Amino acid sequence: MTTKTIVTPSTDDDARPARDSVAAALEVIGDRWVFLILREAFFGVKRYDELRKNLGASPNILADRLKRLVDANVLEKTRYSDHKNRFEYQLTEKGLDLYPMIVMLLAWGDKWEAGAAGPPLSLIHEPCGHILTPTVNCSACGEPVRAQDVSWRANTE
Amino acid sequence: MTTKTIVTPSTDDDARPARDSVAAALEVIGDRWVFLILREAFFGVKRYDELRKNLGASPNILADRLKRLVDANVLEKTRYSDHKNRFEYQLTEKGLDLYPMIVMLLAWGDKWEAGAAGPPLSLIHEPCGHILTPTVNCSACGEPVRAQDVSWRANTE
DNA sequence: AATGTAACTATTTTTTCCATAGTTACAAAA
DNA sequence: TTTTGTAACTATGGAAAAAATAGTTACATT
Repeated sequence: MTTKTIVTPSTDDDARPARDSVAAALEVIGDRWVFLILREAFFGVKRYDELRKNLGASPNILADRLKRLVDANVLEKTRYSDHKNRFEYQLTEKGLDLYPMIVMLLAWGDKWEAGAAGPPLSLIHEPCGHILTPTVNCSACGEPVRAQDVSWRANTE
Repeated sequence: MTTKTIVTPSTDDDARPARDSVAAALEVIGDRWVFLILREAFFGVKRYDELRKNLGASPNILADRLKRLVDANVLEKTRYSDHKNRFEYQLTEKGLDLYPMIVMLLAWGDKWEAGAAGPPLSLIHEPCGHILTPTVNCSACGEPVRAQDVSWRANTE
């Protein structure tokens, strides 16, 4: 069984699958509006109208993306009043599990795209009270993950 | 100074900036092709032709996205031969720093979108030798980050 | 001289986006 | 009880972007 290190060039096309889990994930959330809807969801924004106000998305686009996310089981549509057409979109377990990804995206933006004024908002990790600087670690050894430390293996059946 | 917990509803519109670092990051990488190009880059694929073959993107689209990424300083375009038109696109430090985000996206796809056959490929963390299961941790206390443990604060000047 | 390769550009067709207007179902105010 | 308001959309037409295809450039190889 061979492995290939990431970031170094692979000279032969060694069985890497054309469609991996990055592609699979992007089929669900690979859209700017979807990312922004998820960001809003993590900030507690759940309703169509509030999303419209905060995102400035066109009503048809927002409706389409919400429907996709509900179909993909990332959001759940529930009624919040006895009113007929009053719905909330809540993160499912699958949706909540996107939080680490969004947090890393935000951290990258803070580091590389914030202007002279610094990041427009800070996250605070309540259990320890510090400003959150998130890192990605290997759950087996606890060490931070760097691209050059990772190799890959195709899972063929 | 007030803080607001994430995921719980925010009843008042308490000064959260409309454009945060998630939006800023998405202005650079908020496109499906860009994500896929970055994935390829992390697997060592650097050349236009190989990207074309692996991604199946139209030539104009691929050229456009590569240009954007070079302009944004995520990729660097360098000549790899004395040939006039032979270029490679290499990840800059800014680009390499996107690896944690991509890894979390892949992990999410593995967990929620892999079929019965399981993930099409596994990543291996070379320093410890285990299959990589990445987690996002607070760098201050080392604990895994969960959405419900994080609050936020707007940075106004 | 002809064919091949890498990295594109140009053009046309198709798709998607987006702004605007309109709809539904109710609630509250005039 | 007509009007105004609110929430959550749907429908429509023009604009922008994407995708497919063909063509270009600069060289190297057969």
